[in-house]
Amino acid sequence: MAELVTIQKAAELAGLTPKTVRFYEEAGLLPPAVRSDSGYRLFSSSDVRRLRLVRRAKILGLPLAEIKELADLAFRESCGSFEERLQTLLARRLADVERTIGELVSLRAELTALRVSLADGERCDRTCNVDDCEHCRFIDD
Amino acid sequence: MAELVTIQKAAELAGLTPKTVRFYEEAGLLPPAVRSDSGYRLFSSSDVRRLRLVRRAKILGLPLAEIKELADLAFRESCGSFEERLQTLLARRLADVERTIGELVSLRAELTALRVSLADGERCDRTCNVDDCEHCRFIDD
DNA sequence: ACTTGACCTTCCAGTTACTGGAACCTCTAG
DNA sequence: CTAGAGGTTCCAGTAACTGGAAGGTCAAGT
Repeated sequence: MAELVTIQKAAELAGLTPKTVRFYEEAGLLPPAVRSDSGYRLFSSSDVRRLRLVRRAKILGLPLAEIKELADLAFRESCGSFEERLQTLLARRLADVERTIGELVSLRAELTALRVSLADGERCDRTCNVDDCEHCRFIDD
Repeated sequence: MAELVTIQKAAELAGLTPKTVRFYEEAGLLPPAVRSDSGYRLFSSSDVRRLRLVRRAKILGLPLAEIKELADLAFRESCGSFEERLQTLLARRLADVERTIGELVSLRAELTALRVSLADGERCDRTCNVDDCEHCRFIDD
């Protein structure tokens, strides 16, 4: 437990940047770090472990508020309650990802169709400012 | 051209909220609206047309900076230059959407796998605070 | 001892695209 | 004349950082 590292090393070990680690501390995702005499933050292996958990959850796309909750469960309660809550949050996240994929697939189709119709269409040289420009179908639903 | 409407009506016609319309004016997406004697904004059919263009581009996921550029092309330059630029921006957007879909599909697989492995795993009642908790594989890459 | 350069610190501003709210003015109908 | 619906401005907050300024600290080299 004696190994303490400064912020850059801790950030590296967790796959984050020092800036982000400070931000996470400020946001309450980890408890305020121990300080050296000169005011440098010092991180234990447990701190790094917690940072890694945060990063892992972030990659999965969980919002920081939920990550904070999970980290508190993992480091203050039991693994069991942590994993239970994680299941719930991952289920929600999964549903969210599914929905977003669906939306993006629709959008992709729309973008593709629009590109084709633009490529096929004739061009005019007027401004769309006039109300009778037939070519600017883009504006209409 | 005589028909002028106040902000709520204009917003409705364009499928936006008054708040958003004010924000768009402030952001330069449309020129400052004409004002009534009492200071109310008044929108012409051309203004509404421009708002609709903005909304349409927003639905396609273009950033406001690009929408502004497009609106200026459409309402100050020719339809031709507008459509040319639109093609370019839509191509970029499409590539972006493709990439995001790919990322989300990977993420979906990861989330699904993790949920399964969590459901299968044993539970412990210790905190992950201790460095030797074998069950918290979640933290490790 | 001194300097250089790589760290560290705090604080403030900016990002994107709005949204909510406060405080206040105006218009229309009853 | 008053209520309510709509208009105005301005300020703050959102999510999750990132960039930059101004300044303190530390280890190595000269």
